Amino acid sequence: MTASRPLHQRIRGDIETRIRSGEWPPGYRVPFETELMAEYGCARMTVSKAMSSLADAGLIVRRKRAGSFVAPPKMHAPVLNIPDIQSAVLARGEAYTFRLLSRRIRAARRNDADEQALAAGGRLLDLEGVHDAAGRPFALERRLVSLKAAPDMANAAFTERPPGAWLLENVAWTEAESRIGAVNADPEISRRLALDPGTACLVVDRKTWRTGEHVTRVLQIFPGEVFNLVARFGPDP
Amino acid sequence: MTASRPLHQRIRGDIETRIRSGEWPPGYRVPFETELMAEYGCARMTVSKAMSSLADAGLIVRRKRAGSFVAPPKMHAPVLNIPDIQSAVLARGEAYTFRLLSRRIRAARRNDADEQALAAGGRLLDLEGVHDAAGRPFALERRLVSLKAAPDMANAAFTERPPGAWLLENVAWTEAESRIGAVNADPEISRRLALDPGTACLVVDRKTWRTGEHVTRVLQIFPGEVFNLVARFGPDP
DNA sequence: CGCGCCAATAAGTATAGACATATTTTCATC
DNA sequence: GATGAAAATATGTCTATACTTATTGGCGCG
Repeated sequence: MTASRPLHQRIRGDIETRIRSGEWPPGYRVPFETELMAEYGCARMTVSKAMSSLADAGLIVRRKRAGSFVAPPKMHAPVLNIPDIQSAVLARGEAYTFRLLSRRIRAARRNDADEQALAAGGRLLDLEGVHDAAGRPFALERRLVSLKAAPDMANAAFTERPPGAWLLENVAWTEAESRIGAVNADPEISRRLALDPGTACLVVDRKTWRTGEHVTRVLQIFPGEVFNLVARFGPDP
Repeated sequence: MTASRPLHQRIRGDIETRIRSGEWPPGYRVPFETELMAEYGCARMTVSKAMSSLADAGLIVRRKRAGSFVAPPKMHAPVLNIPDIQSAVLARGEAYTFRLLSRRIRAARRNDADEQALAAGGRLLDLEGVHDAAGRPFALERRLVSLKAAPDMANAAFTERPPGAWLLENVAWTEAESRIGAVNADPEISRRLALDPGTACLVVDRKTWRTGEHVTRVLQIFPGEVFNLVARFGPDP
């Protein structure tokens, strides 16, 4: 009735526990593979699998000839899941709609290096819209899309899915950069989100690339006290 | 002169490229291990290593008897690295100091369920301080520590390292939850950070546990337009 | 037709051995 | 003593094989 997990997982877990508990502090040399083989009475490949997994997770550092060592502690590096807004709203059990406010096709501004890089010589699709949750404005979205990277988007209607979901389905990203900050609501933001002017808003500024080609840049603005980004990091069980 | 990477990495890379490019869309059945063995002329273990790695990364889903399938697209799930403030400041090449403003040992407030849970019957260390970068206030920190989980902290001086770094070295965490939002600077925040009242500030609210025991809760408040959290996600090379 | 059992299949775990590669230690030579 | 070549060693990669486990698809039975 042991219902035992695979051995390599058990080895990994045993070591991880000792690291997390502080029993093996950073810099401590964890036992050699040969020692662990003897301790658990198994083959080296099994031990190796456990150790590789720990190394992948950043818990240990492995050095040939020297051994494996508990990695220096890294301050919180939680995985922050920035979900798409539609899913987030639906997950709260609220009705979701996206209202397109404006849609223009234009050239990149000549004095804006970011826009020049995004357009890559082509034109830009300039979108603005509001995500509503339960009939009330929840997020303002300003998006620029490179028509060179996503030509089909010029004709897309965003009635079924918002631009973010459309891109996700049609142009898979390979690289993304998100920047999270806070701003005071300017007149337009406060009007669109029905907030008092000056209210603190959370801003997610995200650029995505596909194999080196810049695809889109989006600014999403949320009422800061109503919406929070949440990241959780811990053992999976 | 091939200087070739390990075969399992090459296999992994080949598959990943086809997934990211959209050639193999979500739901597509990736070739069986036996097929890949034949294609690359290698052993199953080698293919298996590549596939496990892809599964770990969430790019494919593996099902016994059925095969391995490209995972449904996940909206941006960038890894957001929330570094400790000291490192972040030093990385910018600026001088760093931490000024402790107040330090009290007190009981948990009776009407505050969060504080009750944190204290776990013991007492709380209540800290407030400011992180300075280049001699100017950079972040306001309000921290509660469970003295049951970290009794030694009652006597620690935070001249060498700020409380976060102290905890990191002395009480390794196993679980953390971060919540990121925006608030308008109240009078105390604006005074401590030398900002106009009402300025939008980025707030990181983090709780950490150690094997189920709640250790600390910290509120870090940054000038929202000056400091941004940045997350980058893409191929490693 | 539906139900449950069974066989086929693909992934999951593990072994024992071989050779490659990086790094440290040792030691001979200058 | 400094220097660099060689040996020792721990991890890294890979193979060939064997058995286990979960799932699925088919077959026979009521």
